[in-house]
Amino acid sequence: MAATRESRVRHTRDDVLAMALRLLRECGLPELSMRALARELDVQPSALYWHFASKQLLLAGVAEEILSPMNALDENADAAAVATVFRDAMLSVTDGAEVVVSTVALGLGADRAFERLRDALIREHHEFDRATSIATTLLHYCIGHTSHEQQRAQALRLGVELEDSPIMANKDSFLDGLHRILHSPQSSA
Amino acid sequence: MAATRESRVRHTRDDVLAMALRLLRECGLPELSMRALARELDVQPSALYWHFASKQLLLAGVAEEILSPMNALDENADAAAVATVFRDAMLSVTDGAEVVVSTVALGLGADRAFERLRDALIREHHEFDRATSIATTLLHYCIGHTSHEQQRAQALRLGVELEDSPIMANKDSFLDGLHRILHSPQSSA
DNA sequence: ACCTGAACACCGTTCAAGT
DNA sequence: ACCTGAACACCGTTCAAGT
Repeated sequence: MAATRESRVRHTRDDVLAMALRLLRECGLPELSMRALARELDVQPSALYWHFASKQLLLAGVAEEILSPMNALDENADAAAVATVFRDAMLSVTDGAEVVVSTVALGLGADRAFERLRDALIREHHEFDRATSIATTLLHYCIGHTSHEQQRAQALRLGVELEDSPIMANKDSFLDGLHRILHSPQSSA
Repeated sequence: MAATRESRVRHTRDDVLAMALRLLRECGLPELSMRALARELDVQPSALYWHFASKQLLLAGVAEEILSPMNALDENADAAAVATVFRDAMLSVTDGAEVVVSTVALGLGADRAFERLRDALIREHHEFDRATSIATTLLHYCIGHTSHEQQRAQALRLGVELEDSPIMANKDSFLDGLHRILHSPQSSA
């Protein structure tokens, strides 16, 4: 009866990544299982392991996709703009911050963001060591703030009843902390 | 043949929490499954649902345990000391930061840390709004930095080969960012 | 008040084998 | 180069029933 429909398509690494990102956007990280991803690609789960050695490495690929706006960044953007693009990129995908967090430690996701941040600071006439220090602080701040903000927003969307907390995490509080760090005085040592 | 060994013990909520913390310390978050926890307590997995409505709420309980040093804090501790205790508490347990991160958004874990931080800042003669703003920034920074640091340390311990990244996360870089935020000038708006 | 036993609907990963 | 099929060793959660 011959291959029905589009059944005999073969996929590239990028196809897999694109579908993973789609699943993430539409359903969130808990639904992004290797098995669900395989189902969506009309393939056996084991097929994914030809493209990625593990789920962790697949997620690292997804994190890079999420942070791809960091590549298309204006050369002259200032540090505040870079940080804002970083935050926006993570917020643009369901559980984006969590995916990025799970890969920073591997040195796979956030390095470009860090470099963009540091370069912007150097352009703003900070010396190298100071730019490095501020960029490091900024990066950790952005990740902490944004993951909090996104988790809270999504818990609300899922109807989880939250204790109301005095800790704010929205655009205003983000900018507030951002400027606080940017306007800190020289070195601390 | 009568109940063998100590088989007929019944557990309290605190017993379960204590064992969860032990499992976390010894094995890490991936090994802390409801089923493994039940096995360790010599109980059916379903028994845990008498004590906690879900794994998420169990982890919230674990997060509170992890952050309990925030309760025993010297009344006169300054903000830098409070932040350091916060970091140390998370670092003292395998995957501690990740557990805390997963519960901040629920308003269940980090609130006390925030209040301690804000109170310390008020004691240091900042007005309320400024203390709130700095404490919020600090909290997100501490969480971002510490989760990065811990993830990296543990990946190394597991022998995962890491790309070497320019982003530092150790005690020195923590203190550096900490002081940067603490010494930031007035409000930014 | 605390737990059992059985079931439901899932996971990530490996590996020989196929085309 | 890309995938199948089957298997292994797991998950969280529910629920009627027991003591």
